[in-house]
Amino acid sequence: MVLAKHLKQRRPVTRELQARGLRMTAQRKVIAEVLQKAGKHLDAPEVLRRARQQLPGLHLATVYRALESLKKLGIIDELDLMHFRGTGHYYEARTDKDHMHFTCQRCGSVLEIQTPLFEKLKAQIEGRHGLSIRVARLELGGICGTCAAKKEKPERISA
Amino acid sequence: MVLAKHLKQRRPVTRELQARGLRMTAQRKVIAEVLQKAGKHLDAPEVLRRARQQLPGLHLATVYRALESLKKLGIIDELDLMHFRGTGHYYEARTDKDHMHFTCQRCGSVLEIQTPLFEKLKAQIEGRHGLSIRVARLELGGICGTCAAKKEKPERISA
DNA sequence: TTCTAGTTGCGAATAACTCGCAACTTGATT
DNA sequence: AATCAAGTTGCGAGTTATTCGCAACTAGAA
Ligand SMILES: [Mn+2]
Ligand SMILES: [Mn+2]
Ligand SMILES: [Zn+2]
Ligand SMILES: [Zn+2]
Repeated sequence: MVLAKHLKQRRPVTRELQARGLRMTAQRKVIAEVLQKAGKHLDAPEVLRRARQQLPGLHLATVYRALESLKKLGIIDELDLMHFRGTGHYYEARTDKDHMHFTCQRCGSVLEIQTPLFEKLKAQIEGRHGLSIRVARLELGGICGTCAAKKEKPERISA
Repeated sequence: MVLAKHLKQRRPVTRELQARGLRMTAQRKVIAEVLQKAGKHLDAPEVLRRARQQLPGLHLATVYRALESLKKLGIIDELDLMHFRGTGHYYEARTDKDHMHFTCQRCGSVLEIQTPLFEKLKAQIEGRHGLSIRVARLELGGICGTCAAKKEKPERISA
């Protein structure tokens, strides 16, 4: 019988934690699962809302603390999606190949993009500069195809 | 006689502003110059500090408003630099070819990187997905060569 | 010069996190 | 199973980062 894919990573997570002297708590487990099931792009308050279905007493401060450790462990990644709404950040579970994010600055839609060129680029940088990359975030902003088709006049900038 | 390079862009800035119904004010001009001269990575309070040498009465709120318009005009770019210190943002004047930023998560040093592969990647994405890119931000985090050489044990994660 | 829409300085208000600490777990050890 | 040091959490109170409302003040078109 096949495990649900969001469960696959649980063991490694625990090991990674232990290797660093950290503990696998119910909170961290639930928060990691929330992100793995969501598939994508939740901000901290939304993570809290969802995790509270399992842990009613969960506090926002704990969410931030968990996001921080999961980030450092490379379990999740942080995004800002061009800060299309507000100045906060979003989180998503990391997948095997990492992908890029394009945010349409007119309609706010987010497109996830993959290409081997990205891996190639990272490898090239590591080689040339003698450094090792643990996180790679490529965020793009612009006008999506749909919005471009609507051929509206250039929007006015507020303030 | 050659113009200082931070002055080169001034005319286009004014035009871009006017094209959008915006005005070239002393504040915006000074703030843009501060970023062009700084070369890189100032946060809002630091922009304020520097701009105040020219405009003593300048207010932080105005700095944020100016950063917002300059960003929308494509004059400056916003960065997270892996949020190595705090959750705020950094700003830098945009240059002709855009570059990537690598932040060492051990020592905090920031490395600016360029490669034609980045332009190629952007072009490929625009072509494949029928969208137009106005901002491209590639932020990397990891361990720099210098830190790797020091061969320390994997740092403990706080909290 | 005039006039109007865009801007700014202020201070107050939010939004987005972060901390201090006592109470509570985790998981290693006996 | 019981013990216990070290790691964590819930709270509430900070702090930092950014945004707003509004009256006074320009920029720049006419
Ligand atoms: Mn994604
Ligand atoms: Mn950000
Ligand atoms: Zn769109
Ligand atoms: Zn370093």
